[in-house]
Amino acid sequence: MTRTTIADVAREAGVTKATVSHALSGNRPISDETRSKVLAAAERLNWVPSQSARALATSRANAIAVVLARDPEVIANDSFFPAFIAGVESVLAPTETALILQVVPDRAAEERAYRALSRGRADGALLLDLRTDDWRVPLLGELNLPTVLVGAYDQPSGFSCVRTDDAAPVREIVARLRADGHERIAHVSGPLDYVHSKARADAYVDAMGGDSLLREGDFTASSGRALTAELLALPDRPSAILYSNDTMAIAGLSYARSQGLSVPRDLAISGFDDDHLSAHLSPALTSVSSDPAARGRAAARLLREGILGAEPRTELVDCNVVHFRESTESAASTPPASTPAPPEVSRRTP
Amino acid sequence: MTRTTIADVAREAGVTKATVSHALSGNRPISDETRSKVLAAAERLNWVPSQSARALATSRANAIAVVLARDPEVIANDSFFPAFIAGVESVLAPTETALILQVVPDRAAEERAYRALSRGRADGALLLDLRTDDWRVPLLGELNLPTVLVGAYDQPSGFSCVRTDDAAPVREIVARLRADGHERIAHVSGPLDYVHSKARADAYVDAMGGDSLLREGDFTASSGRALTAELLALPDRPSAILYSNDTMAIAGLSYARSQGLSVPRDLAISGFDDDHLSAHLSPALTSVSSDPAARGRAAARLLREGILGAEPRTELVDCNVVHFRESTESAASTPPASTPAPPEVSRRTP
DNA sequence: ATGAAAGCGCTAACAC
DNA sequence: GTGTTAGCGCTTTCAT
Repeated sequence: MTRTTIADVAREAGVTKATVSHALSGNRPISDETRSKVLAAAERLNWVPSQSARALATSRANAIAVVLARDPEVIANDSFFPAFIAGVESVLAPTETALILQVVPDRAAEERAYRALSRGRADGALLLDLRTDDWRVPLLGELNLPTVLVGAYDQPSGFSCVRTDDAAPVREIVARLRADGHERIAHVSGPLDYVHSKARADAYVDAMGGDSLLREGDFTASSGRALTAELLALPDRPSAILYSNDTMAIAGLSYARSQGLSVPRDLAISGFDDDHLSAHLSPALTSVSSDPAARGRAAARLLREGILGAEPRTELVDCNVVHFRESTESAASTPPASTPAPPEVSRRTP
Repeated sequence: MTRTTIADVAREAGVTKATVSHALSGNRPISDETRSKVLAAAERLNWVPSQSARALATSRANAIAVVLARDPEVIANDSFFPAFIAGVESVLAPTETALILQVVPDRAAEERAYRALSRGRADGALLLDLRTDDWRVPLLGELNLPTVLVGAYDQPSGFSCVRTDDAAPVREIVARLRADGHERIAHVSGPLDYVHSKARADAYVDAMGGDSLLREGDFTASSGRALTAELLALPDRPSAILYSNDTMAIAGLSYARSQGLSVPRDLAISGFDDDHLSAHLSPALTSVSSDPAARGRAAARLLREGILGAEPRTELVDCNVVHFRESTESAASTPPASTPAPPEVSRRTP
């Protein structure tokens, strides 16, 4: 059984291949009668055009790519990514465009991946986890692959960009903590070469005006724990810590409790990303939600435009919302009776 | 600037296209000298073979596909999926195989997607979220697309299958609750046409021996909440509820608390999937971890085999581990002093 | 061990 | 409005 091709459909419909092709693409006027004959024949033979043949003929892959150079552990625990992908898909789906996902172990593999993608596998790429002076930006420029940068990339790039304002929520949290009487406020950031980590850290330093206490983490639970330990061991230890994601915040929370500290009474804690479970922790975690799906939709739209030849443009998706919850509640801000400090299940060795 | 092709490389190396092709694929003996000349030329011109041309010539896409017919909300809150994908990628990456991800809104779109995939876009597919008598199984058979079923599919399929034993952890949890004195134990399942939901529900009913109290949810927080409300309103309400995922369990937990119940004192709760934050909730949630990455790796391996023409086979990945945590602790099993019931932030209207 | 040439299944000029 | 034909960039017989 040899698979059915456009030639079979043409024969079945009594027309030529060109007519079949145009009947489907609408790329040239076709009489209604011919079109329906063709459609009927295609239906009868259960024919679907071959993507690879079409891709070769048009140099269009009808696919876009996301290459991830992350550690599997980080991917598994990340609440941003799945929602972002869902957003991307929601605009891709109606256009029959596929999403190619590639996870690579190192930079050499990542570069190979982009080169291969640009040679017939994908029509464009979405760049996540941007770093300052990201080497991928010039590479993709050279490869001439339409690209959308997801994140606040500030160097010139010639690409479209989906940004969010990460500074505002940081300022808002710091201001609230200050108002609640916190003076010593620390920040556990993500890797500072990531533009979003950097933006948050800069906003924090700025808001603290010289009196900042910054530690650079890597978004993993273990770094959250280690850096919290470091901060709490300080002679003049902070009474509040802002973490750059929820995973680190929760690790920090666990550590603080293991030391017999009560959150938020002895230590106020806030996260970032608002994992769907964070509101259910106890104490519920103050965090910043940022609608990753909306960013995915914007990125996919911009990429489609770019592939179609539109000028690059930057879109600001403003979706950051701070959710103040129990983990930053102060005695001052709430009547103590209504929110008693959670009992400490002390894990200190007796 | 027209992109460089195999012909350019051949010219540069002073050989023919065929030689270039074979120098890279190793499909026929080549003198070491010629090969290195070719490789050098390719390197010099920064040439990477076109995937679409290669796909057309070999009818090999070098890609596999996962089609998801889920609601975006469910995708975003699912802890299984990202880890599973990371596992898949870890075996795909070294083979330069791409993963195509497609999210579709309805059955018609899903069927079209599979037809299109089988026509040159992908060499195989991974089937998730299996249902009993899943219509996709015969479709993929007819399309002749190598496929791996991820889940305990029991009908004949002719495909490879990655299974896990979901009954065992359910039995283990029920037994433990029984031993702790619970008599009225309910189960909030996922949709019962999913094979994994069904397997868990069957195991539950079986373990309860006639005295079961089953409600069918849909894995969303809202269904978890609604069904918990229903169960707690029963005259003879359960003292323990097993949920088929963590999201529903946590929604149930919140609801119970909102009603002034204490978990686990008044109601024991267990989840499934062991979200990475579940251990950090308060009370920490009893749940079942199942190493989705291991299943992803197994599925990808099996699919590669199948594409290469191997006979279908079933692999049992046994990775389910029950983590008993505070949410199912009974007074009997722990001295009350060491794990005081969490204080109720009562949300009842006064 | 290498070269020449015929496709893979489509699309897009170019005719008419 | 429809047919003819020449590619798209590879791989793979078939020769040599």
